[in-house]
Amino acid sequence: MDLRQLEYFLAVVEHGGVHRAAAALRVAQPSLSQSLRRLERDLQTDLFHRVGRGLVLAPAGEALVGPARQMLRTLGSAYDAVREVRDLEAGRIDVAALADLSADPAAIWVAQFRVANPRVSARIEERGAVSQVAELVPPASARSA
Amino acid sequence: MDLRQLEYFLAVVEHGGVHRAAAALRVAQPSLSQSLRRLERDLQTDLFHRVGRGLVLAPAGEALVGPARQMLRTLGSAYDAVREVRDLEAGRIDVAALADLSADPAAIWVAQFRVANPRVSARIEERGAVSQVAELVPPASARSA
DNA sequence: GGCCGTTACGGCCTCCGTAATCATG
DNA sequence: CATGATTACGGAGGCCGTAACGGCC
Repeated sequence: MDLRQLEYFLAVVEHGGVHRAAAALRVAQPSLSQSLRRLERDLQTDLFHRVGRGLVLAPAGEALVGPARQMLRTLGSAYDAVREVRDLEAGRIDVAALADLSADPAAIWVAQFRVANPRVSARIEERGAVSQVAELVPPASARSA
Repeated sequence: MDLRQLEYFLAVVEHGGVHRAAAALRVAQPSLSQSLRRLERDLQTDLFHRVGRGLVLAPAGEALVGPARQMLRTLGSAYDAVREVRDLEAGRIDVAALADLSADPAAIWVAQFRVANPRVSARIEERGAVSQVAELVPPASARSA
């Protein structure tokens, strides 16, 4: 079973025919017809009764409508959730470095980073020894993500 | 986005690595690796941080776990719902026929049907004229499915 | 060197479109 | 005939496996 097949299946159900559904989806009719066939083959049952030159939902098709709608809704929310964290990606980043590093390379890197990620605030901590730098990062148990 | 990609993604998350997930899914490691890459390309963001020789969830990956689980759950329920109506397919069927038809062919057809579909009860109504047969089928507004 | 993840490549299947066929009103 | 659904067929892309490569312990 494939999400695209479910999308096409629902389009056929809602538009009441392959022809209208294909026009709404901007695809060719044979593509929809083949997709339905594959879906029916996968489910080992007919989803529509072929009556005359039209289609009417078979019992198995009715059983599929609900789950199919829910899956496509969840699909949309999945894209939304990912897009949100991808686009916003806001937060704060702390850069700890030894003093001599912070002078030349680190400051430039941070500057470039801030230009590239304007929604993230950056801060530099200077320390003289490696052990002091290490103390600045909290233990794993206290980190969130 | 593809349901198979989501299944693989969740397997990697839950088993904590491509190697273990591939073993659990009985597929080759490169297939999983490619699947993850394609999913990340589709979503235009990294789902994991590649740290050392392991993978840890990136923010976008965390956002995807919930919807992915829900979609796979719904996928299972969709298969179940379809299988139920396909296998059981219980109900009642009424056969209306003219008297001379009910004698020879119809009775044999019904008998064969009952052998093939033991969960469906069948009944034969005999009538003398076509108009009387037609009266037995309720109007479309009264039919359920 | 061993382990784990990632390309590289070849085969198979799915998906789509165009063209042709069939059935129905 | 006109409409709508279904095959026939060729090309593009996805998925999987085997083989080869790269990077940490």
